[in-house]
Order: sequence, then C-alpha cells, then structure tokens
Amino acid sequence: MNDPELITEHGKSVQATRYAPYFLSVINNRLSWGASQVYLKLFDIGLNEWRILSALRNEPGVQALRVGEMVGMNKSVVSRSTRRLEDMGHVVSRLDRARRLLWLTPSGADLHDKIIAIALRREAALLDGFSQDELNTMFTLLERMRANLGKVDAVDHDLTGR
Amino acid sequence: MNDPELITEHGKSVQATRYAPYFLSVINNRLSWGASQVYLKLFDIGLNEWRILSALRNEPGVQALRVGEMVGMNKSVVSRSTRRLEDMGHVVSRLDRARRLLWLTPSGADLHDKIIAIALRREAALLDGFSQDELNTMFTLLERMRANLGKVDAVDHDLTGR
DNA sequence: CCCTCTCGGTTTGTAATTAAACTGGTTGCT
DNA sequence: AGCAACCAGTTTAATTACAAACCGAGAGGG
Repeated sequence: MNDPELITEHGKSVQATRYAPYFLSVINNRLSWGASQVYLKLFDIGLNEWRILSALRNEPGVQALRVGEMVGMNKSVVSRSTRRLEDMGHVVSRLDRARRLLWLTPSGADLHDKIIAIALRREAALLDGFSQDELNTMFTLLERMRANLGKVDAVDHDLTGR
Repeated sequence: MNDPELITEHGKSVQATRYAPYFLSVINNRLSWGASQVYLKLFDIGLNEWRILSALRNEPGVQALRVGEMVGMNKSVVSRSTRRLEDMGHVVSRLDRARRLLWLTPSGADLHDKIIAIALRREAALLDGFSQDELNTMFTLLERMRANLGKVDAVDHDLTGR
C-alpha cells in the first residue's frame, strides 16, 4: 500500500517538548498575537504602537532611532508606527537637525496608562504560580539565552559563509 | 521650549529587563528569523517547511491537520507549506476520504537530516553554558508558562467580552 | 433519497518582523 | 566652498503568524 519510495520509518528527530526554540516560539507567538488583538479591539492600535508609547513614556523627547533600540524594534517599524500614532494624536514630533524627536501627547499618555494595566495583567496570568525565586531564576536563564544569541549568529555565519 | 501639553515626565512604565513577554519576543524573533535565513540560503526552504519535514519524520503518513497540532502551526500555513514541499519533491500526499495524508520522499528525509544537524547546533549555541540542572529548570518553567497561556486568553476574553 | 450539518483543507486578509535599498540632510575634509 | 562620507529616517520586499471566511466531501437524520 505504501509506496516504498516514501519514508515511513521513525528516524532521529527533534522532540518538540525538549526543543527550546519551539517552546519560545509557541509562547511568544500566542502572547504577542493575543496582545495585538486586545489592543486593536480596545484602542485601535497594535503591539508596535504600544511599544512606542511605552518607550516615550520612559524617555520623552527621544529620537526615533533610540526608540527602536529601547524596545527592540526595527527602525522601519518605528517609522510607520510613529506616523500612525501622530495621525491619531497620541504622539507629536519635532525635527532637530536630521533627527526626529518624539513626545507623547496627553491622550497618548492616557492611552499608555490604560494599556500598561492590561499588559501587566496579561503577564501576571502568564507567570501565575511562579514564586519569587522561580521568577528570578527564569529571568536569569532568559537573560543568558539572550546573551547567547551572538553565538547562534556565529553558527549561522559559519554555515552560510557570512 | 517644551510644549507643556507634552508628556515629559517619567511615569510608571514597564521595565523591559523584567518584563517576560519582551524577553521572549526578543529571543524568539532573532532565533526564528535567523533560522529562516539559514534554511532559505542553504536549502531554499523556510522555517515552516522545515517544521513540516520534522513532523513527518516523526509520524509519517499523518494528515495535514495533525501536522499543525504537532508543531504548533496554523492549518493555513500547513496548507501552503506542504504544497510548496510537494512541488519541490520533498513530500507526497495521498487523499484518504476527505483527509490528506502526507509522507516524506527520500529527498525530503535527506533534507530533514541535514537541517536537524543545523537546528541542534543552533540550539546548542543558544544554551551554551547551561548545566543539565539549569536545562531541566528552564524547560519546566517554560512548560509552566505555556500551560498558563490559557489564563492569558481568559484575561483577554474578560477584557474584550469574548 | 435528499437535505443539512460537520469536518478537513484552502484562500484571504491583517499584523508583525527583518533586511536592504533609497532619500535627504549633516558633517568633515580638502 | 565643494565634495564625499555618514547618518537618521522612509520605503519596499519577503517571511511568519493567526483568524475567519470559504469550499467540497462525508455522514446522519428525516
């Protein structure tokens, strides 16, 4: 019945339950997709716009490029999303030489404060049942993974010849 | 100089370094983007195609829907990616009633074995320096987060009214 | 035997993400 | 002053991701 040309035997493979990238992607994808949907539905802005609000709340008057660094966004996204927030009246910008400096408006600050409450509630649900010790451990381990990303890149460069 | 209408004071905000979703997104995004680039460059297939190869290696002859469950992919992605793999000759399918059953071809199995070596190398780089104990702890904590995703959804439903 | 409901799968639409090409203004050097 | 190098930001293109609408084949009930 089965074509002998087909692979039908169980070979060595990745066990998803012990493969870190799989775990990370499942958790992250559902988290960020869910966040987007909630923010869009309640406030008509997406996850990227929210990140910008957050950055500007921390450092009012920064330039666009710095916003990207702060929240780990590509500058192209910063560009589009700030424009959108500006159109909606949540952000204003001023040109300083070649730089574009950004501030929240009162409505932007208000929006930020509403969304952060939701973001923290969602995070609390994600970490429900974690003791303080476990939280510390987890952040430490995540931080070490993040620090190792450069080594992953090195593997990639090795494989693709830069 | 600063318009008084603008928010310029530092208010309560999210500290990215202790905000789990941010960490997860940074790590995951770089990981999966990097993987895609490597697989595309070396083998002309993307991350999604790779995931399907992996699922079919584990369970030859499964139906498309089940593949999605196994590797956490949306069925629409499974649909597109399997078609692509079939066009490339790495996968064959057979209709069984309404189901579409999938198998690797020898070339697909070969491709799988090449890529898994890379995937494991990349993961090893990510987890470089982790002791066996730390690995166990981390997978446990990740699994608990994954299990909590339902609670996050509950928060979302509560907020958006289903 | 036909109608409807269900189920697997495909298509479509929107958001997020990154790199790379492009633009325009600044700065620095001669 | 003029040209080149650089830098911030914008635009474009490609990939991943999810939900929802859609479609077609089966199954079940009347």
